[in-house]
Amino acid sequence: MKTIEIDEELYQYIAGQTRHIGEDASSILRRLLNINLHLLSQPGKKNQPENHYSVFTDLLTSDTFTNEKSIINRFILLLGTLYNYNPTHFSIAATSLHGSKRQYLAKDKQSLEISGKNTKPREIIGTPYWVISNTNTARKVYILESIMSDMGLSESLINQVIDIFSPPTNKANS
Amino acid sequence: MKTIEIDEELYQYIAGQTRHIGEDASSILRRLLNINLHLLSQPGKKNQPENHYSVFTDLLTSDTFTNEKSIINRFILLLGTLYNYNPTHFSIAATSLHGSKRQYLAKDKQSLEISGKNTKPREIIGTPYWVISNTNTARKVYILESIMSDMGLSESLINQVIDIFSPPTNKANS
DNA sequence: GAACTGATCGGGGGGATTATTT
DNA sequence: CCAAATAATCCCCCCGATCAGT
Repeated sequence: MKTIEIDEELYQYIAGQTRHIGEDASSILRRLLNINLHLLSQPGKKNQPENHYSVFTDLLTSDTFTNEKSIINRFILLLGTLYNYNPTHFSIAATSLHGSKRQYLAKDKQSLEISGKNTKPREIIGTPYWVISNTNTARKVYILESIMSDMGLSESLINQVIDIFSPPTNKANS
Repeated sequence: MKTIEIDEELYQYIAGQTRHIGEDASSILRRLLNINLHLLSQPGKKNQPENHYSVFTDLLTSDTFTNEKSIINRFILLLGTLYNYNPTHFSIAATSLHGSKRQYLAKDKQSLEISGKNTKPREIIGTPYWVISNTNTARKVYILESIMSDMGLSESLINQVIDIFSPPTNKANS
């Protein structure tokens, strides 16, 4: 159990959504949040193998993601989701990932800055991590691939991500 | 401030939705809940007649809008919403708006291009219109103000918009 | 000369390209 | 010495403040 602080008004609002006497906050919030997002596993029911990937498909089809045209922003959005999907696995994957000189991911800007001459670290919002940003697209995709693979995510999900970052191939011919 | 208890997993999920460093739980939850329900009015005001303006308040608080840091994109997003709110009134307002030489809004790129030397027209997605983009922020705000005023929108809504586009005043002193 | 309007141009970010290392 | 992998320079383009013109 975790404790969080919220303002009085919001508290009243949430309390007002109680469905049965004695219902706890988690239950109410899960119901409210579920309306939008098909949340992560409900307490009881076992999540069948595939469906926990919904976090990713949700992101990839979200407005926030699709409205974002720049590679770097999509890259960071995806890393954030990967972290939140499984912080522990993400950390392990992040630690073992680096170039010959540069460190690609770290919990502080400085580590990245000193590992190269112009790494241009960027914060991964919603996460304690920072990433290198001064790379071409190929390397960004490589970073995503490595992390996802190390986290044990499915081949098909990985390919889906690679596709999204691939150059907007000319649909004309072929 | 009130304290509530929630399970670990739910906590992680919520924390993962943080948008800016140091964001508190109330802020995150309000955003998440607002997406579905246009929540109970923020502190104070009871929902009065005005509510057909919800299109605007929805936009202004939407992720798409708030995630968007650049003036120009917010500008275009807002123009799009104005058009869809009332295409007829928008058109009337658009027609009567221009500088001494430049035309500010038009249904085709060319009209704008030939009305000045470097107008940099931008398409207003979801709309048959284009806008000039080579202006400073003050002029962009002026364009919004004029249109909104001509469309008969409320003073308070107009001011709200102006505020949003105002420079991120230094909160330090004052 | 004051106010308004136009559009040049500097700053900054993104990432392909090129230099460097392995 | 060549190829592959990696680093990081640097060009391009966007934005919009600032300055020039009306």
